[in-house]
Amino acid sequence: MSPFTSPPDPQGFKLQAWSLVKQIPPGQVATYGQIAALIGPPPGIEADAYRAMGARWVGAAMAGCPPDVPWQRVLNAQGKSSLKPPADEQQRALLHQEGVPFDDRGRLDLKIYAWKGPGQTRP
DNA sequence: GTTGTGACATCGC
DNA sequence: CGCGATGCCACAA
Repeated sequence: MSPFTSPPDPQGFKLQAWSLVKQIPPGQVATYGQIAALIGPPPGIEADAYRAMGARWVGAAMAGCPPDVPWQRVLNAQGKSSLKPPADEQQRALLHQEGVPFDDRGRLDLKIYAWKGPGQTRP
């Protein structure tokens, strides 16, 4: 499918993405695909197509996120920063500051630090 | 009006 | 297990 499409409601999608990212606790991380999956495919979008596009939509949302959104806790499926250097160093520094260590390859173990999803921060 | 370029995930070598 | 190719649209200069 087309990777650079836009969601039916780009604004609403961004708001949902930000809302979820804000719920990621310190010391944990989520992937773009994870956030997209939590939001769920919009009506008329097939699941497999959404899997490919949704992640980029989340990325676009992070590109224009407000300052209160912990964008650094969102990584790609490889457990690495998807930003171009030297911006990725900033992301790694912020995460390391939260107690999330990266290995020598600039990668972390998603199995350990992966966010379990919303619910634990819910009253 | 044209051109360049994107906060990704997945499959095949 | 790492790297390259695939997808082919929207939007700012």
